[in-house]
Amino acid sequence: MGITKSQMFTERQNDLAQFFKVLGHPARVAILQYISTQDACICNDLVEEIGLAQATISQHLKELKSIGLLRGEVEGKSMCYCINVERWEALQKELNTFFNTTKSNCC
Amino acid sequence: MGITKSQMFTERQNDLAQFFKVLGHPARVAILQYISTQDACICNDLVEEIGLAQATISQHLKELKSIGLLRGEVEGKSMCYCINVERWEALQKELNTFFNTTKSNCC
DNA sequence: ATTTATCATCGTAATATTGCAATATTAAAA
DNA sequence: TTTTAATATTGCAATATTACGATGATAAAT
Repeated sequence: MGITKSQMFTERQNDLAQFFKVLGHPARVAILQYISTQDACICNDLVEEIGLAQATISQHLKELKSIGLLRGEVEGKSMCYCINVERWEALQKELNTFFNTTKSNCC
Repeated sequence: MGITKSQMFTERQNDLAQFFKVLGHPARVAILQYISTQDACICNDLVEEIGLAQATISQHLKELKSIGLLRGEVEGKSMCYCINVERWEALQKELNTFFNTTKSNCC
């Protein structure tokens, strides 16, 4: 049905999945990689760099913001989007916990 | 359009995103967690454990197999699904590389 | 050989995502 | 204050995903 039955799962399972899902688009991976090569990031750069329409980039940025990975600061008439380092490291940690606690016991 | 313009991105960006995407569903997170608690895993157990229909579970297992995370062995009339430890660890490594090389340089 | 159990696949309905053009919104510049 | 530049939002069309019933395939059990 295209609807995910999230009430069947634990909060942690939903959170983990949500996080993976946001990273699950090449444009969003590319955005994060590009931001990390810049000293300051402005949305318009991304439009040229990534090659998607401005509206589309803006939407992807919104999703990255929704899980706290990006912070956006108004800077005059443009925006400065940056990686939220604390959140970034926290997620990396949580993710490693998931990987380390999920082990194979058979075969 | 619902169609991802994958030709715009590098192979690595697409691969990373594909991997994240597969993990981006709570049922698939739950499946991996459940398998890791069992000595042997059979699909039918998952149907009861997760609470989705058998066809749906089978589909999720297929996606996890598609990125090499699960191996399935026929065992009589049932299946034994296991985590592919080598792939699992390789993905964890790749993921950490992504996290470690994506840094904030501003703000 | 028939039945039963287990899992995969197909078809389909409901919903979500992706992408963009058009249109706001906001703030500096003229 | 009008214009310009940068980004956000809205409204859609196209496609993808999720879920499940029905059905198919396979192998053990009867």
